[in-house]
Amino acid sequence: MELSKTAYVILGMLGLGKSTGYDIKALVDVSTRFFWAASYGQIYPELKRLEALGFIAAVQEPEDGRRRKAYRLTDEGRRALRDWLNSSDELHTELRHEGVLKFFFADALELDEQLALVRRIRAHHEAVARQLREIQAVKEGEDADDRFPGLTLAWGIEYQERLAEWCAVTERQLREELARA
Amino acid sequence: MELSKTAYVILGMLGLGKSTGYDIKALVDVSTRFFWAASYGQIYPELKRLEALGFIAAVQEPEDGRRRKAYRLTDEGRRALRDWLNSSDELHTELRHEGVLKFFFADALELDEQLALVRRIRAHHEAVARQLREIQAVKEGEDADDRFPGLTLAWGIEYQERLAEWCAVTERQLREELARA
DNA sequence: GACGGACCTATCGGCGCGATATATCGTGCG
DNA sequence: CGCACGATATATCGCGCCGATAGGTCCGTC
Repeated sequence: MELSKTAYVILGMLGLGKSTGYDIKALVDVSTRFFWAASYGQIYPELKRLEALGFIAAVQEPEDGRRRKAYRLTDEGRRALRDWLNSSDELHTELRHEGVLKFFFADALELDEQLALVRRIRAHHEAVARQLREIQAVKEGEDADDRFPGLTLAWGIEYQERLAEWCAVTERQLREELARA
Repeated sequence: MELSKTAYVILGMLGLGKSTGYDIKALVDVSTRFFWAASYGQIYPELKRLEALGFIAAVQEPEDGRRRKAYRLTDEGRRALRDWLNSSDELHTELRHEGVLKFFFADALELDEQLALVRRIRAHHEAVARQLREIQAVKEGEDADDRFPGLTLAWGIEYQERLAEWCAVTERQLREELARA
């Protein structure tokens, strides 16, 4: 893999019309963050690297004041982005979920504590779902050229709600056991 | 947070009857890996740290041969584990999903390429689901004292299958669009 | 005219991943 | 009987990334 995944985040964001590192980070924080985070500590060095490689180019900015460095995709950069999107390389996926981790070890708990744990996990997913729905509400007004960012957001909401739903089912079972006891 | 999350993985695994770093790593790789990975580079230093803190204690091994260091939970360690399980601190969750990331940027693709992408994502989740079902089949024989590890595994399988299912739905929509064009 | 907040670039410590080195023991095969 | 190979076990190291923060400029507004 010549480029890091985060490099493709940058290429993709430039493709969506963003131009500065700050701008990219701001969009990441309300979109890809939920399935691919990126920090300034990656973005700025990576911008330089991508420029050196010729995948992006600095745009001439009217030097009227505030220093900022705007970039645009080069043809080569656009090609690299599409090649990655079309590549059949193994997809990198990883999950860190403290709630599931606790669930895994929950035999060490009493039944009522197990129930409380699952409730906390559900509350977490419901909170994230709410947060995503707020983002969706804000985007509502904007007329988007692009369709997939919105579809991805809808996916994220459904994803969180599914997880919450699974918690609800599990809670019901535990509650029944508690009642029988 | 006094202890790292990975420290709790170790405490939890000791609670499930594992005793050496190697043993813990082996179980992690077929269980928590899918929602909380851990490497030797964390496990061994963390074992020392937990011993120094008094949460675990080295077990006397018959020095008959092979050097190995077996540990057991102390009462304090067991308490720390339960406190963590019952704690209402914010649950750490994070996701890295290259497939969803590509989907987010898929406006840069043609319709047929978009369809191929979603198919690849589905194939990925189906492969992971198969892998988990194999693990489940192996565990089938063993009579387990503990119930939650098995429940977590079942959750993982359902999780992967849901994601695959979502892909299938999306594929159908894209195929219809392709047909209309 | 100054103050806060948005904009923009940059860096740094620390942690965790993946790969690998090293060594010993158990087992099965010719 | 011997030895090759896989399993057991501990340990280390570079590299990438996260989160926090520093440092600077511009703009609106009171």
